[in-house]
Amino acid sequence: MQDLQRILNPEQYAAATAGDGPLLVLAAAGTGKTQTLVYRVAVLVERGVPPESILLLTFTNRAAKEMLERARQVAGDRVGGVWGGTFHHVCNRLLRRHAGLVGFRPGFAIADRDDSKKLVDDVLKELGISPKSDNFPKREVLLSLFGNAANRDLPLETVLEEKLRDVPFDTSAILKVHEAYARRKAELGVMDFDDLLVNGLRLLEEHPEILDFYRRQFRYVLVDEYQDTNAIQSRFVDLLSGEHGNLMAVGDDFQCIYSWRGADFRNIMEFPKRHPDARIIKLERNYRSTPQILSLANTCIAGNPEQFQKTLVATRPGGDRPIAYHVYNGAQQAELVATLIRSAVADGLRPGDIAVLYRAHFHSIELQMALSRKRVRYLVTSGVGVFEQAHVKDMLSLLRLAIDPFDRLAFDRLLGLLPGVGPRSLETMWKKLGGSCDLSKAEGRDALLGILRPAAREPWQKVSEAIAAFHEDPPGPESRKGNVPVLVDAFLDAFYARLLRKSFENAEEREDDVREVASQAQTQAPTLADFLQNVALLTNAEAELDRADGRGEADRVRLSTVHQAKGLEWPFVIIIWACEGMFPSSRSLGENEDDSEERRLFYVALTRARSRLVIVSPEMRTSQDGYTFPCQASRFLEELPKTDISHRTPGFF
DNA sequence: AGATAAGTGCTTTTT
DNA sequence: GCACTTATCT
Repeated sequence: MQDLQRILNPEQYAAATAGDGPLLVLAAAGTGKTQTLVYRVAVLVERGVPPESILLLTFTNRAAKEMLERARQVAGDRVGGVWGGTFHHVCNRLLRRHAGLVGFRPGFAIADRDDSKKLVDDVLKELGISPKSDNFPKREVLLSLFGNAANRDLPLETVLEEKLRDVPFDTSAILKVHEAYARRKAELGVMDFDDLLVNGLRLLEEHPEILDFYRRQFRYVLVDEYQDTNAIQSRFVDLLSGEHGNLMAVGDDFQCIYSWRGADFRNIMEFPKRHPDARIIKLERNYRSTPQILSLANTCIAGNPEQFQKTLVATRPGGDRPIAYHVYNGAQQAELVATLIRSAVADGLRPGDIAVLYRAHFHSIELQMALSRKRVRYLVTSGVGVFEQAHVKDMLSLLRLAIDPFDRLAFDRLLGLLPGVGPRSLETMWKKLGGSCDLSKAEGRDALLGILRPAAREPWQKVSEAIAAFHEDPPGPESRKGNVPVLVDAFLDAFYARLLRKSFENAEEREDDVREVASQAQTQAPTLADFLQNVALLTNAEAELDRADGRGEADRVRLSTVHQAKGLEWPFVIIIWACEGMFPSSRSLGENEDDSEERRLFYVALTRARSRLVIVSPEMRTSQDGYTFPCQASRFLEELPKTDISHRTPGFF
């Protein structure tokens, strides 16, 4: 700790050792933001601040874990007591403690996207609305409107006026659906992702004693990636730190890329207004990238309106000039990327030092097939994650229902797997059971068996016995009850393995997934309930990385959307599909001219690279129905000065 | 409830 | 051109 002044530069040092009061750290890309936060935590702990009175809010749970691990290496084991995680995670923790105050039981379930869709479907049916027949928004659109209102803390009416100004939708019907959806969630006692934030904030706003308690507990609130906070998140931290004012916000308005989720970079722009006594520290010295890469990044972002002016100042010596490759089509692009990876590895780079970044998940499908064919090992962190796949969710519903009699979503999913059981019988069964299904007790299990259809009895009998055994298991060495892998084996045995085989051609793989998650559930969290909650709040990237852990993450090239690459860096970065319509995405631009968020996203992509940067831009793309048509190079690529990037056509085709 | 036939719409980004 | 949803029948 004595070397702090040598380890940190003057600005980082000032931020890490700042006194009390609000602090805004404007940390441009690669300027040691994480390092600064790590040392800030360490300094606070060293100064004798009790660890449990420090709250570190980050964008992924993994980021919090890594920062706290590094802080622990500096300041010792006491750091373990620091609260860290995403807003969703922290709100979840608070809500489990005080669920009753917002009208929930502590065991409330979390509805993921699929669950939410299903609930909206139910509601639409109930209200007799069919989105198809009359022009009514589809459930995805409805959910995104609801989410928008929740995250920006606006009445739904306002959002509808703004988003549907010239679309003739029946807004009063949309409002009805919204109400019914909320009512349905309340009936089932589930919260969706937005509810975690909304109710977390309600807890503080509507219960002065709770607010007071946590203000006393969290004397220091640190927020990473502050530019991507939304209205309720910023209110949450302002409220929590309102008394003592020890709020440290770290972020970079250039990197705000989640506006579509309600993030508002005005939160960071107006921080000084909301906290007039705030100290502002700018970190501009970039330790990550070569001057060539930084020069591109600076040019890319310079024209964007409304931003804190910052320029990345290079500290590293010069490197290679970044290269733009103009290729014919996606197939050539995939060939090129595979070749570049091969030669980089031949030059001594590890595959894990290389990342391929793209705007949207589907941009990577063609590349994935090419890499598999060429036996290049890769790790994809975008798209449908392990825990979102049907078979894993089926198995998780078994675990959920085994420990929570009130989890209706799990009940429907699990029992619905049995032969001859559909929505109708689920409804009548649930009613007959009186609104709960306690499988930890013999009466509960028998009651269910009694009302099942004959065809479903035998498989359920076996599962039921396994659940009984699960609950009768004496506490194991880690003082956890029940043996999850044994339970899951019995479930597979009873009927599920057969069902998988009937429905999927890759049934064996899926079965392996199911067993693997079972063993994770057994070992990973302190209790099974904790595990199930964590899983619900885990990002795809985190889930995939956890899976890859110990299986040679370093041996695999990373394939990721730019969004998921946020906060990360690699020695060699390849950006693919740098074409108009793809990056920037035509969907995001819509009719409006404003491409500033897409440009910020491109800026994020550029600044992930440490030493080597390649941007690939195909001239042709293939449409849905198999036609090929020309596409122009991305405006973001064209805007870069020709002196700073060399344009090439690969010669080996 | 589940199988089959006809009908649809068409990949942004994610906690 | 295909995947996914919805309607219809057994």
